[in-house]
Amino acid sequence: MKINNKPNKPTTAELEILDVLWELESATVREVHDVINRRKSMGYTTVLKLMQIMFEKDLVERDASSRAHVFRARAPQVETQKNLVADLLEKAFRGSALKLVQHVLETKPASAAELAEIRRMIQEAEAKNK
Amino acid sequence: MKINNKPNKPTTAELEILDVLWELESATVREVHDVINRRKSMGYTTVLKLMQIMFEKDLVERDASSRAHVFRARAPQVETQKNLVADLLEKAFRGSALKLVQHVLETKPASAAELAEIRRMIQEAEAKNK
DNA sequence: CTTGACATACGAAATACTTCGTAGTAAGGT
DNA sequence: ACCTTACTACGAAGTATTTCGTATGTCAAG
Repeated sequence: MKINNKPNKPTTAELEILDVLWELESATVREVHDVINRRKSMGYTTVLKLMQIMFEKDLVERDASSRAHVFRARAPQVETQKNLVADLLEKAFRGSALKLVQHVLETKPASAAELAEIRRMIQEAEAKNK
Repeated sequence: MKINNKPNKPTTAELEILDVLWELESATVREVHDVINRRKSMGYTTVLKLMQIMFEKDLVERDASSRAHVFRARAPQVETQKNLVADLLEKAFRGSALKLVQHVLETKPASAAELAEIRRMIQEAEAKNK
């Protein structure tokens, strides 16, 4: 018996597909292929194969009742993002959240509204710390 | 002629080695191997091979004048971190810095000092925005 | 000068990732 | 019933990553 408690880290290509699934809630291979091909060229069977692999990895679930199977992401976007961030934090920053945030703010200057939101999150965190 | 303007994205294993080089400033294969083996087991020639590959990729430079070559990271840690963050931001957050920061703060609760520091960075960013 | 310790170079296996072609199947229109 | 079209399954090639064994060279101690 195979118990699956893997954190499930999607690859780059898989992440592109997950992005589409998160946005569309659920979608067929063709729908995913169409959306992806607005950004970049990728063969239909490439997308299909990736989604089959993702199904085996339990990254997506599949409703095979209709001829064109309907897929859906298994984990919510937020959870996957959290894992990816934790990964990067560990791998490249040895756990220093400060440095990571610093780089984000430098790399991609946030709008005033975003800065306000971040400020609010900090206040929350500070309140929790007390 | 081969001009090299690649952003140079190190792999996971390469990043571990770079971490050591950034810390030690410069080091031999043996020194890197020793440090890495405090954390995890990895054969000497594995580290050597990785560092040879990194040399070919221009991730590190090498002084071969002594018998044991002395290596040094080619790019500063900060720059590499910036690239990695930009990558993740693009791949997993479609450029939304806000979400990324939010996850960092949730995943790895910062200390009061760190929060204060982040707050300072935000004020800087806000000042720049005005 | 021989030998042991330690260094680099190189090849190659094992795995993971990305891509797509071909084969076969099912369904709808004519 | 037949053909065209759309779909899944599968195999396989090409590249990247990680790992390490073996070959070989160097140097210094005895």
